[in-house]
Amino acid sequence: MTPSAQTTQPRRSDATRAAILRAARERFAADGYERATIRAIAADAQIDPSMVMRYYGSKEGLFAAAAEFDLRLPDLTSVPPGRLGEVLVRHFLARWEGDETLVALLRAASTNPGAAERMRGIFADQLTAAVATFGSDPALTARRAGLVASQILGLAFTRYIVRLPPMVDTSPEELVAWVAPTLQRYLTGTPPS
Amino acid sequence: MTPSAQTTQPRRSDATRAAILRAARERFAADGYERATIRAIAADAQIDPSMVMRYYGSKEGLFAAAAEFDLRLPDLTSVPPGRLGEVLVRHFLARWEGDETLVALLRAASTNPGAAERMRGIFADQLTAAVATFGSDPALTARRAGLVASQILGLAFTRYIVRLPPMVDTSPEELVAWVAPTLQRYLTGTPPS
DNA sequence: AGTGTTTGCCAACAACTGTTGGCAACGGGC
DNA sequence: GCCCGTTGCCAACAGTTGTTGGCAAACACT
Repeated sequence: MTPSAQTTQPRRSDATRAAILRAARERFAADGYERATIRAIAADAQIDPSMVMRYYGSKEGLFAAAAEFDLRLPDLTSVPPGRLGEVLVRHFLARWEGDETLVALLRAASTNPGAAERMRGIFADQLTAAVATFGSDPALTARRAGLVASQILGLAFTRYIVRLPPMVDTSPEELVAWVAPTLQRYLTGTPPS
Repeated sequence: MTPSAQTTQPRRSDATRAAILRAARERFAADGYERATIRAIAADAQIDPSMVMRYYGSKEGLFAAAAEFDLRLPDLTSVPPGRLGEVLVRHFLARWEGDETLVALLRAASTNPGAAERMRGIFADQLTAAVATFGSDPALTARRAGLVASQILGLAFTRYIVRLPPMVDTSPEELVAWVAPTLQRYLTGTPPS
């Protein structure tokens, strides 16, 4: 949404914009959409609440900007077909241990229709597209992607949102070992009768 | 929480209490904790908002009453060991297609710490207890239960909350067929090295 | 220097939130 | 009949929310 064309020199307010975005992601991730107030976000960013409105228009606009997210899925065609599940779990775990945007999106998606829509878009577009790259029956692609999403999001939900003790205490590598075969079967397994 | 002892005749207000609880579950399930306002719940139940306070003390008290939930897990010792996964998925799907309490709890758990705590309790207590019934290594029981919870809650999250199209469109029976082997492995599979 | 734009803060708004106290109507027990 | 607890509604409170308009300082450019 930055209206910069070509070699527009950076605006002086870009730092403020970035600070707001960073604070917004933190708050949305920690509190969800409705409990994360503009005032609290502005306080974290050490600016006035009205600046948030000027730069992002509304709370929804701020969230839309803060929840911009790319799964950065690797090219699955260059992965040995038998290790697809393993690669995917490992990627997802790494992806959101290091970036709270997806946690923010996950929390907000439970109560905010716009966030749910965004989540649907991310998984329907990016994940389904990645699954589609290694051929197989196109009619099944969406379903396979959906099943993968269910396990991946369930993992995130129990580990980062609800914080179920056994899911929090287990190391990423052990989680990968347990969950990889599941994704592998959802991706390449033969469908039930 | 009903203070009735022995043969206390039913109070005249029991109908109102029940109406409030029913409306509360609906609203919490549809909107989450913070967007479900007491005023809206009272309107649905066709009574005054102040009645909600009188009968349930506070919004938190109302939620605590509305989110009372029993998984009603069947006795797993009488299930053929090879069909544990199948029985579990089928049970869970049936359990919350017919009762919106768990959807309410799921939505609220994303933003409300109390709801998350309640969710942790339900799965840590009821599910772990059920998993523990068929022996095996006690040290692994919690982890197995956690993994099962991750797939079960991921299924519910994608189907009822985010409403991912492929997960909504797939029939319960087909979901059972896909997901049962996953739970089966989490429950009885050999742990990774 | 002088002008116009950008960046920021302050104060306030209207709406909505959970929550409270008082008061009328109704009920059963004596 | 009378009386007391229950059930219900109304009006209002205090606080918080997203959002807005105006005004001062800082800046960029001639």
